[in-house]
Amino acid sequence: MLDMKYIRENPEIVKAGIAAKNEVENIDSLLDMDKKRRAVIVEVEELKKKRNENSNLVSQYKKEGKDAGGLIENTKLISLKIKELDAQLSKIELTINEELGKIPNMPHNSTPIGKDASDNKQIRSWGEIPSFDFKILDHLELGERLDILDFKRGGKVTGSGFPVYKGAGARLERALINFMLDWHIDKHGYTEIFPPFVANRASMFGTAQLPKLEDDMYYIERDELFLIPTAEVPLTNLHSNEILNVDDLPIKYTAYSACFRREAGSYGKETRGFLRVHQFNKVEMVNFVKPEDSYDVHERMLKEATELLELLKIPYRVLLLCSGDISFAAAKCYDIETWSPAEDRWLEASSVSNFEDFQARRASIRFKGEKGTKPQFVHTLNGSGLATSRLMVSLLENYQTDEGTVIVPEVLRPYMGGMDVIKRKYK
RNA sequence: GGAGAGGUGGCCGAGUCGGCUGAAGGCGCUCGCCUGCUAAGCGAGUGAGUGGGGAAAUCUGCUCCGAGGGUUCGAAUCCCUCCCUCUUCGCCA
Repeated sequence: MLDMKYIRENPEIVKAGIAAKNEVENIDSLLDMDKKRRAVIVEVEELKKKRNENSNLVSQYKKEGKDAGGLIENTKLISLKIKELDAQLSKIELTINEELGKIPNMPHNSTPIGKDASDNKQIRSWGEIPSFDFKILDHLELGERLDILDFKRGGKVTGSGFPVYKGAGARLERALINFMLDWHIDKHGYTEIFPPFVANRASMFGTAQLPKLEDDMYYIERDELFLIPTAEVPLTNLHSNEILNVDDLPIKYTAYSACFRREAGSYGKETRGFLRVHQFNKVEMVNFVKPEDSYDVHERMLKEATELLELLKIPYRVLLLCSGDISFAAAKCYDIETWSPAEDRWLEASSVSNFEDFQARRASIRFKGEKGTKPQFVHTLNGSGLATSRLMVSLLENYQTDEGTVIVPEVLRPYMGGMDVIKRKYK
């Protein structure tokens, strides 16, 4: 959420920012409402002051045994008027907050202005795109032949887009998750959280999945809860409505969670196998930092995520997203894409975003520094480190052999009971 | 799900028959004094949100005692609804 005061003082910048993000919002009408709001506040507060004075007078009159009847009658009328204005005010504020919630974060000045994914900038790449001297298989075929992935039966149990991992596949998935978590915890000082996988509406608003993405979220109507689309939601909202101590910053959380996305309207292309699923696994990193640190931390988190791919020896590239492709809440975002030999293209495996104070304002996450200074909003950042589904595609495909087996990346072997290759028959 | 207890400032905790209680007291914290050092002691200060005036320092108003509503001239205090925590019964991976 943007600061109303900022919008009031920089309407043109905000309008430009909204346009750069391919969003539409009527700033002028918002400014009108803001003006109206303040006018009503002035009026109602004047009346409240009067009411308070009168009430105190009534008390005084009664003590002195004087008749307060007229005063009470008069104050009754004032209270009536206050009630009316308060109702008007809360209606205005509700509308303002609703509109404010729909305004995207402003792109940072290092975010390139652009329309869509074609305007994203490649920052760097790592690893060789492998060439194979045999006919390669895609992850679906590999998964089926090795009997480690079962998309068909997942469809039977739940529906399409709910993959089943089996045998060495299940263990490999778990190995990936554990390897990544352990790395973040041991090497980068993250605190592990095992969060709830469902979240309430306030939390979903806090991290800005709502209102924009409501149709993409699974919703449990009976309990008014949402399945989390990412651990970012519980992790960030862990500190909602809190004032943190500056000495506690930065706070670094990492968590595994299953992630649920309806992906409404995206059936068709790019949905084969793991390319787009309704449930996938992800290790997430969330940082709460001082505003002046957030862009350095952003770079650090990018490294923390890409480092894993280097350890896994999977080729990747880093994109700096343009304003039109960046998420609603982000000011700046890097995507990390891994190479899929069978698809012959890059697949998004991670997003590392700086939200500045956008989420912090929505969820009211502040910190207090020096004595006498006002609490201010923290900056929040998150990054997948990493999502396993697309990563699994790259892993299986890059590590396949001409025998149809898959070599287990070295760093994962300790997590696989020492297994170094996945063959057809897994016990 | 049933029954009971409770939700007050960073924390603990008081709040009588509704009336200067934004809230006693304590802890913590900050600054100052004192003290070979540490500890103790003494003094002062210490919530947030949102308006208005002012170039600014700052002055001033309103709101907030889980959330929302109601009663009242006036509510942390009374009433209703909801949420959360604890105890207990039931159920259960």
